[in-house]
Amino acid sequence: MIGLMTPVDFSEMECSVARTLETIGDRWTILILRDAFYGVRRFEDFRGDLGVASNILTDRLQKLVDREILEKRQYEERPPRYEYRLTEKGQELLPVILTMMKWGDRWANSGSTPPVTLTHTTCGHVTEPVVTCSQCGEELRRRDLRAHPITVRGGNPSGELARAETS
Amino acid sequence: MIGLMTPVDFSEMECSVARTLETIGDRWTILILRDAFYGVRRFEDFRGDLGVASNILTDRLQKLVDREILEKRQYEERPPRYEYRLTEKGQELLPVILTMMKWGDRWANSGSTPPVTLTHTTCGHVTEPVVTCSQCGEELRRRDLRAHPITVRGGNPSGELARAETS
DNA sequence: CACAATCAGTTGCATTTTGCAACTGACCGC
DNA sequence: GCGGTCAGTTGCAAAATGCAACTGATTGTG
Repeated sequence: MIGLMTPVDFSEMECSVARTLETIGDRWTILILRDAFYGVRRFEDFRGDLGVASNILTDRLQKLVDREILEKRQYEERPPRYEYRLTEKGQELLPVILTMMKWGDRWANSGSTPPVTLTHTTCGHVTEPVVTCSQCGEELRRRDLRAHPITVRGGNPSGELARAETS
Repeated sequence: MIGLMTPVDFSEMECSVARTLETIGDRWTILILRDAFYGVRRFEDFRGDLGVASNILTDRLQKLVDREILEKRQYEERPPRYEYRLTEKGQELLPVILTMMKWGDRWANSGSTPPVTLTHTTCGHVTEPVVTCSQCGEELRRRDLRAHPITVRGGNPSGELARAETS
């Protein structure tokens, strides 16, 4: 088996971010998922697009299958050919990918236009993902959020999330 | 210096997700950011809360400072004490953390209630982050998104993002 | 003043993970 | 029967990570 116990077990942390990282907290894994969202399904296509070593790809795909993010299915018997498709659990990682994409467009793109634009077909416009409140629909800003319960050494007991430097 | 060239240079990939990962694509880094959003600012508090080795923490904080996600400032002269605070660039990673948190709540939480709930003070309700279209405000669903331009081997030329298994 | 404690690290070494390149093996088309 | 594709496996080297111990400035306590 491949998945040895990680030296630090993030899954034991009482935090969903840590547990998410336990599942996808790896550069190649996230890039595999990005490709999967773009429609890539086959081993050789992942390998060719990402330039990842095939042993690493084997390992990551296997872990993603174990964690039910991807489903491996044989779509051809002779010769045996497989494809890896997103499960529902995997599909729901799309917001994570979208928010990373948006951040990278703004902050890690050396001033050029975004390499990939998204069109929202239901309204017909080029769109950007905005993270909003499920209750009122307003954009979620850190200063309007309180986290409960959270007991972090040095953390803010008011639940207020940290604000940016205004030096 | 600590930050050696990574063997695979994600930043050269023509993809904002890859470039975002170049900056924060590391388990500890993301957990440091989570703590930073909760208001943690000092070395020993990060170390104590995360249980991370101090050499690793030194390395990650330094990289985050180099990349202008965190700002290091001395807040006390004698004894010298420092704090690490999110810059605006760092603040804008909040959506990534929020979407990870939401996914973890749903898919990696072994059926219990979320360990941390968020309250949206402007509307007064417990909220969940929803990723919506900047143009029409509707929730972004993969089947309503088209990506352009994208040239990935094996990718879907229609731009349609992958759909889940419906086996 | 001596002594323990806090904060912010550094150093050295062992373990683990990762990358790379080469190889396997089933099949297919010509 | 030869080259090409697909989906990997294997072995070895390089890099990242974890761990524990140590440094050094300072501060609070008796």
